[in-house]
Amino acid sequence: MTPRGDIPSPTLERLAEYLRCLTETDVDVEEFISSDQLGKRTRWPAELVRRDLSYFGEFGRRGVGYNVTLLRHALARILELNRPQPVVLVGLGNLGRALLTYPGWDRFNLFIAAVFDTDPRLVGKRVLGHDVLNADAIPEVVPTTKARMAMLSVPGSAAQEVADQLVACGIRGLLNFAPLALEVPKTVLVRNVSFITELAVLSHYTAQEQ
Amino acid sequence: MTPRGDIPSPTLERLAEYLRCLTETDVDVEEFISSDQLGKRTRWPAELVRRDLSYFGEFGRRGVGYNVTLLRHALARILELNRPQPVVLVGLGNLGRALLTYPGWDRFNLFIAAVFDTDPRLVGKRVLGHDVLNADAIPEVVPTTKARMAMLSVPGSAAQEVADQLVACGIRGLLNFAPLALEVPKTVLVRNVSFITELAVLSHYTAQEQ
DNA sequence: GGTTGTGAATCGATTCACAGCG
DNA sequence: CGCTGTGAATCGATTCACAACC
Repeated sequence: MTPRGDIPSPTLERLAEYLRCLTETDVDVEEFISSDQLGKRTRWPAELVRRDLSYFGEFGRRGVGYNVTLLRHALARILELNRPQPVVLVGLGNLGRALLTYPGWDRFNLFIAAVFDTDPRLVGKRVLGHDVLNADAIPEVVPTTKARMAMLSVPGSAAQEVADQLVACGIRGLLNFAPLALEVPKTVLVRNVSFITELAVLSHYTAQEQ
Repeated sequence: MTPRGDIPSPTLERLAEYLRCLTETDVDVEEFISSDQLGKRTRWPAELVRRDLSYFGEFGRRGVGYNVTLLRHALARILELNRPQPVVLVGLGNLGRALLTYPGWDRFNLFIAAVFDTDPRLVGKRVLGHDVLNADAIPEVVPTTKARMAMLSVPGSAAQEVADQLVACGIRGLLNFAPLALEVPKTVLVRNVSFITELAVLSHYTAQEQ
């Protein structure tokens, strides 16, 4: 899916960062926060913060700033995180475990609704508080979770097949960790996370001779 | 560090993807590959592929395409991956283990030169083929590895402190997995990976009512 | 005074369209 | 004829600069 219309994707990423800042414990001591303070915390320029926040109505108060509670709720609403959102996980290797134990699920109102793997040593067991289901059960189970999003931490060789199954179940957003470009219908949005790509970019920029 | 001059960062990310494609087993059966074929594999438009590849001289042959071997070496050179590059890992939780076992290190000529943690149950042990060192030893050990890059998979509460240590050791590129914005000198480049941010963006785009 | 909200200018990346070459 | 390389046009995001407002 091409992120069409509404809010640009770089802005959405920053909105998520602002939300994370506003769920930190120390932020609630003040009733208001200015674009300048929010910018300092996230390392974005204050004018960009203001531009981002202006995409959805005005609720800053000139001369004062943004009401912290109000802003937090508004951000959660935009990101559709104002009510608990189920997410499905396929692939329970080291990366899958890291995703399960990642802090911040609650904070963002996200939760893992189902965990799948193919390894017979894992299927049927309880791992880190989740029952591991056989990947064969995806078509049956995923629709019952009402999940719109799935995380794919399976080997590259299995990724496309699993993605196809998930899409057939009505999943419309995929977080793909496999090092390949998934083929999905226009209605499905894929976001890729690739450590190696990130390191390759760092490698270029940190080269001695420029 | 602001990625200044030379090649734009989105282009570099795609160059890494092209390189990954060109290290797949089936690609070597043909001597040449066209921008169209490379675009199909990576899902980028062919004209963008050509623009990207044109940032560093011309070595495509009109009417024919790009020599696969030549292109692979050129991409590796741009990304400074034509000789083995040491990378340091700090934090050996589930995410750290996932990074250690991630496939593709060899392919990209990257290797883990040292692994650090603070957990006394891990320090001194051998985990997944690597000796786990005490994080206290960072100032002593990191300079000996000649690493320019480090991966930070520690809890958010420790991230800034560890980053400071690494920077003091001469590390100039950080891959940060902690959910916060690190403060580093202008000469250091940070790239952040945040699963939750990615999911938040997916959450917005997959919302039912648009 | 302090801070937001936003047109206008700028900067940057992608796409178009086609000339140039093998 | 096929495919690359690239100016020019377009599209998109960020920054500037300041008017509006508390």
